[in-house]
Formats: sequence, C-alpha cells, structure tokens
Amino acid sequence: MLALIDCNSFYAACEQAFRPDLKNKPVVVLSNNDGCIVAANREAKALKCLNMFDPVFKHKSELVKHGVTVFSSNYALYADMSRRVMNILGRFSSDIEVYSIDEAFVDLAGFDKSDHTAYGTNIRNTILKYTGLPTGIGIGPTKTLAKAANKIAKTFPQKTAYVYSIDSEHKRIKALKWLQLKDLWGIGRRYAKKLNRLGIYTAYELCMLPDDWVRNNMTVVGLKLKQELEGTPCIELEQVRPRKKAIGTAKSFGVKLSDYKLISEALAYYVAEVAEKLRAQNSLAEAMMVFIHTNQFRTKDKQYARNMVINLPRATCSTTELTHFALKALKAIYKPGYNYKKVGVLLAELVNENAVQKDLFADESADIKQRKLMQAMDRINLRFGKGSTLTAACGVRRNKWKLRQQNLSPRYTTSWNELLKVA
DNA sequence: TCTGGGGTCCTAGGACCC
DNA sequence: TCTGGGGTCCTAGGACCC
Repeated sequence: MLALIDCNSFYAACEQAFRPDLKNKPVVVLSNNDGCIVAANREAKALKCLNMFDPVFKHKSELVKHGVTVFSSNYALYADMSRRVMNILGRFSSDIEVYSIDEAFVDLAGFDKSDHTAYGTNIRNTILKYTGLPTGIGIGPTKTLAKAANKIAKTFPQKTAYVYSIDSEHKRIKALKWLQLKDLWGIGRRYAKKLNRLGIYTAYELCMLPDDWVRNNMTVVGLKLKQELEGTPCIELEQVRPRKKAIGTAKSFGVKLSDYKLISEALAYYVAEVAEKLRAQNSLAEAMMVFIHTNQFRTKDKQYARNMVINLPRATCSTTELTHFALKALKAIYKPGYNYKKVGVLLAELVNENAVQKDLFADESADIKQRKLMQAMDRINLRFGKGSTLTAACGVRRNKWKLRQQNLSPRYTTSWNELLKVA
C-alpha cells in the first residue's frame, strides 16, 4: 500500500502558520509579479468569486469586500516548510518519493494492514503539530488510487478527518464510481472533454473501456492509468529524483522594458540562477535556448517574440561561460523599439559531469580554476543568501526589473533578520 | 495599470543508415 | 505488372503534472 500525503492549500497554509491572527480567515497567494491568484485556502475558495489563475486585478473589489488577506509568493518560505514536512515523513518510512513541493508518496509495505488509516492519522497529526500545516492523506494499492483516496479525504473532511484508505475491492469500486474523470490524476482538460463527448464521466466508466481503445486513443499513459485504477501498479515509486533533463527560468519583468542593457542584466541574473541549479545536480549543459517576448495582453503594443538555440562548444556549468553565450544570443534576437515583458533561458542537453568526454587539447588548469570559483560562489550564496555574489553582467540595478512583490511575508525560517517576533 | 513558472512523457512522420 | 527489410535519430505537436 502507498500513501499520498498532500498539504492543504500549501502556500496559503505556510503563510497562516506564522499568522495566527488569520486563522479561519480567507487567504490567497499570488503568482510572481503579483499577477494571478495561485493558491487560496478553504475560506477563500468558499467565496466562489475567486477563480484560481485569474488575474488578481479583476478581483480587487471582491478581495477588499470579503477582507481577504493577500500575499505575494514567498518561495524561500515555502521551500523551507516543504523540507520540514518531508523530513518528518522520513521518520515514518524510508521509502518516500517527494513528488512536488507539497506532496509525497510513502510506501507502507511492512505496516500492519488493519492499521493504515490509524498510521495515516498519526502522520497527519505529527506534521500538524511540528509545522502547523494541515494535510490530507490518501492510501491505496497504487499511486493513482492513493491520489484518488486523497481526493476523497479532502472532499469529505467530516467523514474522513482528512485520512482515507482504499483498502478493499468494495471501497475501490465505490471510489471509482464517485470519481469524476476531470479529477483523475493523468486526465487533463483535453482527455476529459474527449471522453465526456463519448458519454464517459467517471473513473469507473473509463475502466469499462477495452484496453485497446484506451491504448489507441490515450497512448500507453492512458492504459497505465486504467490499470492503476484497477489495482495493478504501473507507476513505480521514484525514491531518487532523476536528474533534470532541462533547467530553465523565465520571469516577467515587474515593468515593461525596452532598454537592451537592462534586459541583458536580467538575463545574466537568470543564467546565474539556472547555472547554480545545474551544478547542484552535477550536470553540464550542452545546449542553451534564449528567448524574449513582448506582452501579448497589451494588444495595442507592437508584438515581437523570438528565441535562439545555441549548441555550446563544450559541455559546461560555468556561470561566466554560460552568460557569455546567453548574452551573445540575446544580442542576436533583441530588436530595439519594443516593450518587452519577459526574457528567459533554458539549459538543455544536460549530461552527467562524470560522463562527459573532455577536450583533448584544452588547457585544464583554467577549467579547474573556474570550477573552484563556481564552488566558492555557490557556498557564499548558500551561506549569505541568494545573490550575495553575482557576475558583473548582472549589473546593480535589479530594482529596475525585479519581480513586483507588494505583499511579501518575511522569510520566517531562513533569515535571521526576519524571525517571527512574539510580543 | 495590472494577466505565472517549471517541468515530463509519448507519438507520428520524415530523414537517414546499411 | 512488378519496386526490400530492418533499423536509428530528430522534431513538432499534443498531452499531462504541480
């Protein structure tokens, strides 16, 4: 049996954990640049008028009217709270897959069958006690059924107390008949629509379809999903996160930008970010894509979007080397006279640093020096905070292009200067 | 005025190899 | 009239996840 532990309204709950005054009050969290609503707690969802991913400016008046507290995204806080939750899970089982920032699969093999729900409740109570974060826990024989059980746990809290286990054939059938296709893990908008047109609305009805049909119309991914719903595990627990195959970043500017120098400084900063992630997973990049575009929502503005792929002359993880090529690409695709909204970089063709063929004629001493420099930078930034050391190409005018974050909460758990004050 | 960001996997078809 | 057989690699597009 597998358990899926998932934090309820994770971002909003992280904010509330340090703001007891907001208990039982509506809270939403916004995307980068305070653009869209990306998280809402139960109280905020109950207002109905706040659609997830709607731009926040469309809801200004409702937010004020209902006294909703609004936060900018505080990823330093969420990442640290996530780490704490995962550490707690580690006490309960050594077989864990951290699936996303707010959920994890836990293998319950070896635990007493009759006690899965009690065990889940124990996990839930421990996380709540140590972090202040409420969770929902679903238990089932496959990942997909654990996901489904989780959905049931969260939908019927009065009946389940946020823990539900699909541990009998009877419960499995009942769950499948209740589960709407659109709520299934692995069924997105497209497939839901397609199946609905054929008169198929529940997970149970999906399972009634012949395997061949599912295979032909929904690829092997759909077939695996069906078999998982039937109780046959097809999706393995991935305890070790595989290395990423691509690492990218692209953030909208807080304001529209036209100036080449400013855009290049933002790009250099993003390159430093992705290069640090690249080194953290011991990979090198063999290719890079740089792109830039204007704001498609400003229909009156002239629009422009372009990208450029560069095959790097050799695999590298050096920020300075990557910056050099990124700026070269930007120079090639930048056109003056546009209001730009976003610039981004994607590192691709990532290879393990130990599996790379070296240049037979290269001067190794320069590489070693460069490697040490990067290690020093990474250590300084880890200890003294993001951006403590940067390349000169990043400039000193971050405030000209950085994210808009007007309702940012303190980094309560990761910065000495921002600790929670108790009066 | 203001509209997110970061990923993965699968398939079909074309180009190419021997 | 008849035109092989067995493969790999790449890409664009479509689907999905959080």
